[in-house]
Amino acid sequence: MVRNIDYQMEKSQKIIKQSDENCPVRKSLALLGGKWTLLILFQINDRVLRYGELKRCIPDISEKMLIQELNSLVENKLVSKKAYPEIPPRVEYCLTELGLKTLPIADKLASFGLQNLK
Amino acid sequence: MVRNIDYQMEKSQKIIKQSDENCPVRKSLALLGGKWTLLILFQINDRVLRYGELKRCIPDISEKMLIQELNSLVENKLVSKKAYPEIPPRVEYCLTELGLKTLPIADKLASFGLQNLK
DNA sequence: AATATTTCTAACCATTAGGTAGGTACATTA
DNA sequence: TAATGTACCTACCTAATGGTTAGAAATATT
Repeated sequence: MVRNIDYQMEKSQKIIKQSDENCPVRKSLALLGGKWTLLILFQINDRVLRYGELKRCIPDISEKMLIQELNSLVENKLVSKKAYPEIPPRVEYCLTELGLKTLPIADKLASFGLQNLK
Repeated sequence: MVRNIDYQMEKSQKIIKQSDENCPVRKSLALLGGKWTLLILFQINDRVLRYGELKRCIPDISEKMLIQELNSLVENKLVSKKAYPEIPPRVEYCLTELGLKTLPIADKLASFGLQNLK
């Protein structure tokens, strides 16, 4: 059983290992693979957005999915949330350090879509 | 209604548009967002693999999911399939031009996982 | 008093994704 | 005769995802 091996991916010499449950691609996908996850992270980006603003940024998502995703993103430490004790409520979301590191993935998805999908 | 707008993502000045159904991130996700899709593409990589070899590369996937995914990848022109008229059967899969273009996305997922997920 | 605002929850249902178990075909091998 | 190997396919089931609707909570505005 192969484990704790170096996953190395250089353009010139690529070494591909068996993708068991430790595979970094699988682990990333488990965290980021949802229908809306990367899109939400991409929309927040380097901004600080209120819930309602974010909702307007992604008009097709249902409110339920949006808060559900946000809650799990906060839980997974990709997004941080700041709630002001006001009425009506005001809540701001922004990416954590870890969340910011997912942006290159979304960028690749975006450029792939732009260049190859109509 | 904003449409046909330039989705531009440069590090220095990022312009983020409303993510409606034309959003390139969403379109890419629709094509590549499944649990196994990017992993299969990543495993095939620049190789030519038989069905059984690929299955051994991803030990946790069920046979049903593997052929189901492969069929839809072939349909979506990300993978090409060559079947030899032999008994027992022999079928080879490799990435198309388009499929090869998804590898940078998988690479980003891999490096994110390597660097940030235990 | 009634209404609007904003974020978020709960209940319910429909759809989809994914998994299990079994089977098929046919030549070769034992 | 029977088992083996390869690449599938099918039926069935469960779990995950996602959508709709309703509503709570508290203050400001009308």
